[in-house]
Amino acid sequence: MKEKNIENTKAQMKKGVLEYCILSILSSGDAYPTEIIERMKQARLVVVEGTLYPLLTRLKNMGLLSYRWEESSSGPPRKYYRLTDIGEQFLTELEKTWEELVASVNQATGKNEK
Amino acid sequence: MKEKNIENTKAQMKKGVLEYCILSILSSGDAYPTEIIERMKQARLVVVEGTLYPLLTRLKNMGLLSYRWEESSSGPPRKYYRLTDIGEQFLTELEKTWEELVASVNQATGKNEK
DNA sequence: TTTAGTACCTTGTATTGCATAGTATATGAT
DNA sequence: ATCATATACTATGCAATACAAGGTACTAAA
Repeated sequence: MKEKNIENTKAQMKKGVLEYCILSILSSGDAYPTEIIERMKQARLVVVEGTLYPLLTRLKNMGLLSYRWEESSSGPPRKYYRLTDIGEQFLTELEKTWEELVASVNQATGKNEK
Repeated sequence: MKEKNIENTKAQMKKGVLEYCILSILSSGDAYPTEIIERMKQARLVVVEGTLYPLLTRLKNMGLLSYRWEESSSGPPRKYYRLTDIGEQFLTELEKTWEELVASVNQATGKNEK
């Protein structure tokens, strides 16, 4: 049952962080959801579809992303997402927010030497 | 309205992280809520009462914390929280979880140098 | 025709941080 | 004595988000 608590905490700690990672990944080039999931997995960040799709829709509705359809020779068409100018600005703020959080946590937990 | 989005993200990013910070703070000695809030503020981590009190109760119910009442000469009695043995073990796992997350985010966002 | 693989979408749930409001104790000013 | 202020703890309702589970649809190979 302790494992369950840690697993829950892992999910909680991802909140807000995933959107930062996704915008950052898209800042280096357009990508479609399955590709994004793959990139995240390479960074040992598990994101499932039920999380990613609503998140991408939200970011698009916020004007941070746009998308276009592109045919695939090996299945259904892919939805390629692209970072907008507003998205780029927001990414800059997210980066600052994340780094401030890391600095704060390091200080609060006494790991501010490095 | 962009400011509101960032403020929301800041709140989201705290999820799961606050319990780690609190357990860590208590690992260096017992403390009562107002004192914890003060310590967090020094690390530039804003935590309000409506967040902290339910959180402490939850951690106590999980067996990670215990508490004792102590009289104060300048107001109502204080509830001093203390980290239990189980809490100490859990803190170790939280520390690992947090560091893995930071490493993952650094990699996903391309800041894995250093 | 069926099976497998790829890709996208939707709904409901649980957790958690926050806003807001409230209760109670001790001290100091009127 | 009474009222205001500061300290300290508690309770309720809301909003946001990651996840589980299930579903639709297109392509290619058996």
